[in-house]
Amino acid sequence: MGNPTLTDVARLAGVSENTVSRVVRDKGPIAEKTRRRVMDAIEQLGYVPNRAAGSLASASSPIIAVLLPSLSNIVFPDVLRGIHAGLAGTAYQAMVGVTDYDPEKEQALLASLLAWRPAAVITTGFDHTPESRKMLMDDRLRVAELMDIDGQPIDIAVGLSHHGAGRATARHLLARGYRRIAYVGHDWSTDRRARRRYEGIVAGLSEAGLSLTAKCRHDGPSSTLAGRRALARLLSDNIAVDAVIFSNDDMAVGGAMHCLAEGIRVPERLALFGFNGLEIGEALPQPLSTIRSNRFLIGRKAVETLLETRKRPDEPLIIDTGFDIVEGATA
Amino acid sequence: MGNPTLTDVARLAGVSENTVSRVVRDKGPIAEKTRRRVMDAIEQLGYVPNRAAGSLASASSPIIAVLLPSLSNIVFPDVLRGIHAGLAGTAYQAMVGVTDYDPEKEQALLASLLAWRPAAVITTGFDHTPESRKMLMDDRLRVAELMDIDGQPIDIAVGLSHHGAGRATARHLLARGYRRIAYVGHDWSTDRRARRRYEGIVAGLSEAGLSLTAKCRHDGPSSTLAGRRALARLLSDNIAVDAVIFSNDDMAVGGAMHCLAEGIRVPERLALFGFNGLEIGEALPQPLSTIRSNRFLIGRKAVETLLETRKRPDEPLIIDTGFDIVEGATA
DNA sequence: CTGTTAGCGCCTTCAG
DNA sequence: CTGAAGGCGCTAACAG
Repeated sequence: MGNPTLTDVARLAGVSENTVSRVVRDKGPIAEKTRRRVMDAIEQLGYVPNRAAGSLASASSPIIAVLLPSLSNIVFPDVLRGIHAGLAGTAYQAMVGVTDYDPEKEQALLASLLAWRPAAVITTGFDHTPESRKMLMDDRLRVAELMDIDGQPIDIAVGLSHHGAGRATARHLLARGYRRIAYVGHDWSTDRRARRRYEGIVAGLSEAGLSLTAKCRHDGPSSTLAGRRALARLLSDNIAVDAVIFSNDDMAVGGAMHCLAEGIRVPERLALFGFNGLEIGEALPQPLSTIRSNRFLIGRKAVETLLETRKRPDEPLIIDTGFDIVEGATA
Repeated sequence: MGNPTLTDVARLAGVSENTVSRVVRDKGPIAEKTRRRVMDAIEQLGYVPNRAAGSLASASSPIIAVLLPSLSNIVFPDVLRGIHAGLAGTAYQAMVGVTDYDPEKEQALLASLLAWRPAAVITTGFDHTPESRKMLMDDRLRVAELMDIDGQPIDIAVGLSHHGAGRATARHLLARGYRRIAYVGHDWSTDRRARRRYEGIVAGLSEAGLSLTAKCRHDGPSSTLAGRRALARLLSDNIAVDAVIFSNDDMAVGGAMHCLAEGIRVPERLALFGFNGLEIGEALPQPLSTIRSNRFLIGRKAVETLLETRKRPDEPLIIDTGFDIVEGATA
């Protein structure tokens, strides 16, 4: 009945609780002989330290609160993988909340996760309610804002410039000779980063004295089906277009499917360009031209940086994980 | 300095700590007037209860330990979404560990998650080390084993019969007149459920006096690229095949890509069948014929059942979330 | 190198 | 309906 406690171990090993605690935490000098005795007792009893008690006593828990907007979009599981990779081998544990891209929900989750006194909070973007911001201001808390770096981080930001990625996309297509460029996207009211990329595209075109020839936005989250349908809709308007930039790879793959189904020759009649560098893009009959966002790296880098020190840097830190143009066969 | 505590709230509200505690946990009778006073104090101080202290005092934490084999395979983020959906609105929090399909890693993570004294553990499959099994036997712990129901659960199992799904696939293809059926799969040494489906396929064929015409297994995890390449390899042997069953949709989509790239007419010359019912399958030029595994439901159902009562049922419980054949256009 | 002494913040039990 | 007391299991100072 009841899990064995430090006291039980101490009694069995014939030492003080404190010594056991030291052995468990591998802290302070311990005689090898004592250590063995304690370890044996631990083994024998099957002792597992109670983290709640530990957190309470030390006023800090080995928890990293993670707030992600969604798990449906593969991008965030990728980030989460990176976070877990960074955490592996440490005593820290991620505690994840899903905000559904809703700052109010973020705030509620944040409050509830803060109840665990996490060592750090990892969240997404710079969009927080004033209340959330207040909670994140607490100097004892490390905070990482992921995905985007076009903004003022609270503590550290890890990600890429989405504006830059959009601009790079535009320039890439222009360099390839495309001039009648269209945009097919999804709802940005939630996905601000997609909007930033869009703005980057527009900026890139504008620098060449051009603007988007056409655009079509699906009124909902991105998906392959949405991309397929949205491209169909765009083309049904019979506007001459020679390249389409999609808000992301999901949408772009849908677009590619439309072209396959309709026999539209890619890229001769229509070039396609995505964003994210998902694996599915590589497996298309023609590999998708896209931009690789280093999502796994974003997660891992964030964790590594947060765990480096418990103290915030003097100046907010921006870690640019960059992006690469993936030269596929569709643009 | 230091977060406000129950004591601070109590002092400000002019009541005892206990009363505040009752208000916070919404437990026991409280005079509406007192309640308001306490709530005001809480608001004013921005009090957030310390869960570590709560867990310690009540010897139980509102944590659900979740052990998933992977986050790369979209299947598990889907399950996780279900888990989060089931947890939303409760005070419970999921704490996730990723085992990489390794029972030893599962054991290590389990031990470390148990340190939080979770109310329940959600894990995958029936494959655990004896040590893990011992830890999971603890009667104070609710345990759900997900994905598979072909086995003896410790407490509850939530999922589908993979053997049944494989068998249903075989029967479906047979009913459609396919006789020269091949299998394209990935490494099962880790993915036991893929193997169970394979066995179900073989059983289904065998009931009709048939067996697999050919098979090809990619030596690694499933992926679209792997599926594409494995199908190419299988067909290069020039064995007459009229249908291919893939170990899952990722592989099948890759197969579809190969057919598109090579101009192989589907399903006339070659039928394709997957497993999982991923969205990408629907967006293919021809929607993929597959089996829908209800992953989100598995996660949600598991949580709901676990939270129903803190006590294990007298008999291990099996919850069959079923599967449906998705009649696509590829088989 | 090891032991002693106080809590950490909350919940439980028992009285009122 | 509310309060007082005690302790959950561990860690943080100090001593020695």
